[in-house]
Amino acid sequence: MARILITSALPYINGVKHLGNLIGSQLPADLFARYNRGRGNEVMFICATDEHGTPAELAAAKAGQPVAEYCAELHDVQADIAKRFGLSFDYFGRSSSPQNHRLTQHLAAKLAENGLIEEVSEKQVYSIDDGRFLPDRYIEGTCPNCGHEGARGDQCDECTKQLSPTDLIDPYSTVSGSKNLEVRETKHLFLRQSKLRDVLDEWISSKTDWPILTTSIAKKWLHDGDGLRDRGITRDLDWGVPVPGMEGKVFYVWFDAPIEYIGATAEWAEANGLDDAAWERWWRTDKGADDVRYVQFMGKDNVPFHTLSFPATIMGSGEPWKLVDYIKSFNYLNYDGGQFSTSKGRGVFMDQALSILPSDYWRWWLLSHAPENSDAEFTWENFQASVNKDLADVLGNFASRVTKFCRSKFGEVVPDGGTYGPEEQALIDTLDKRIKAYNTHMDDMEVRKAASELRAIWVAGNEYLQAAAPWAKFKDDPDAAAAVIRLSLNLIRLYAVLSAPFIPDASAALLKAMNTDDDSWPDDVTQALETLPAGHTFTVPEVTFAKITDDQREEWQEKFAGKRE
RNA sequence: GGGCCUGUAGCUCAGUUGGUUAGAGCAGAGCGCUCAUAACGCUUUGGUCGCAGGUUCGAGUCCUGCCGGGCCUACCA
Repeated sequence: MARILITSALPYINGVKHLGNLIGSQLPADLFARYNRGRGNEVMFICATDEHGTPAELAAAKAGQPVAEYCAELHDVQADIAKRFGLSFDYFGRSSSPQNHRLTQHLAAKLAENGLIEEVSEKQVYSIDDGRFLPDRYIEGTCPNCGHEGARGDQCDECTKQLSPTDLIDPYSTVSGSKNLEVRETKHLFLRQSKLRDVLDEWISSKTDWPILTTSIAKKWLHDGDGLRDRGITRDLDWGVPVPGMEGKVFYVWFDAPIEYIGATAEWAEANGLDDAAWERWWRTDKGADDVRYVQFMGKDNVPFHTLSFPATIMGSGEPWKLVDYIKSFNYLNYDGGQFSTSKGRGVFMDQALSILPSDYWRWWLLSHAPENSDAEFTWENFQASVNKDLADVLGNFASRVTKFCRSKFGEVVPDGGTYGPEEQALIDTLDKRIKAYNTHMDDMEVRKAASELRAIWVAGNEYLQAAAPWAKFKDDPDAAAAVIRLSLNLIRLYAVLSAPFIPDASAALLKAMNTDDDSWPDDVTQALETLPAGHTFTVPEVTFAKITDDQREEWQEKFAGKRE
């Protein structure tokens, strides 16, 4: 039994995430976790809210709440939505947890011991009226290059020129609009990543099986200009993991966030009344994590931190922490010709999605269209067509036609009689081949390919049923029809098991209708199709997937075009 | 500006180390079935593989240039 550690990129705390965020990390991670559990592997699936940083402080201020309270509240909101989306985290932690505080400070101390931390004095813009230092992009003004008035302190969007806040004409704080700014000297800790460049380069180069998206971004950072640069890992903020010995400073959110993968596993142990050994066997190669395979899921914007910064932290600590084995990264999902936009309220957010349709509809569409090779696009037409065809017609209707036919001819019980012949054997051979392909795609995290293979497995059932035509056989040979239906009812159970990673709720409903809790993964198809014996009772399931009507589609199209309160 | 990714049937996408008539699903057309959520099955119409050159016996697949789309470029996270 393999042991698989899975982490999904941490969703940032400042609000409900949209479908693009979901398909970029949490959902494919959940697919992989559910599949591996289904196959009997030992899985630890970890996620958490990323709670530190300037945006969290500002969002809290805007909401008129203390930041700790704000984060606690938003964490619960996100946790609830994640649960309703069927995201099966073993633990959904918080980067503000005491565990993460301890680990972050511990690792920083180790890095310092190893000469990988450097104190640097730099000048930054301080907003007197806001009472805080401002990151470059929270300062705006007129671009000295093109005269654009909304240029940010890091770059002008109009002419794309790289800027520094002091270049701006008439700069002001985007937090308050105040122009009462001054440049102050402040000390910060830098992680000397440059010293680890060769080690990281060699490590990345050895990962020939990683997605190109992952390795190309990492190599760009390693080789661009003077190569991997040192990175500031502290900020002048109140909310965060305090830097020991540096009053008023906390670690940079991108330093502590990945450490929370470990922290959240420690939170899991505590929440379950377990000792440190319970989580260390996932994370310390000297304490049992030797045989763990660690897989990370994330959107492409997160790749540099996971391929370079976090590994630098791990390697630089000199301690035997578990390094990632595989990084699965995703492109972006766009919304109907443009980007999802939190600020403009464009697109569908997780809570809204659940308010109009069950999670399985979203899970199926998103996963079967996962942006693996390039950016993908959500359109309502495509969503409606895919979901209606795949889920309602191909899968849902299969369960419906089989169970209803059985009920009317034999009652709600698996019928006895008849024998299997060449048609059944041909179906079994097809399924055997396709399930093997499905397993392989799932093992490889080829999400779209796995989805299309699963769909082909559903189609095989309809093909068989059409050819076997039990409604015709029943007229002069009821036993022959019984054999077909017995097999088909078992097929429903098999489909529920195989489909569970994609559509867990529907799968559970089908298993319940089939009156079984045997959800063992089919290693032997013939055997799997004998699970429900003659005489086993079942019930006809409710409509598994209702179709999306044209009226609904048009209504939603209108509703989500823009402006979310 | 630099780097990377991408452009294949109306739509969404597969196309392995270059090898015979370029594939799938959806949509369209025809036929069949009537158990079923007007569902299912079978057959079938669609492509000078962004454009132009080049390498090769042979290129969707390799090289060069151009055009279009996207992402990243280190203080948002």
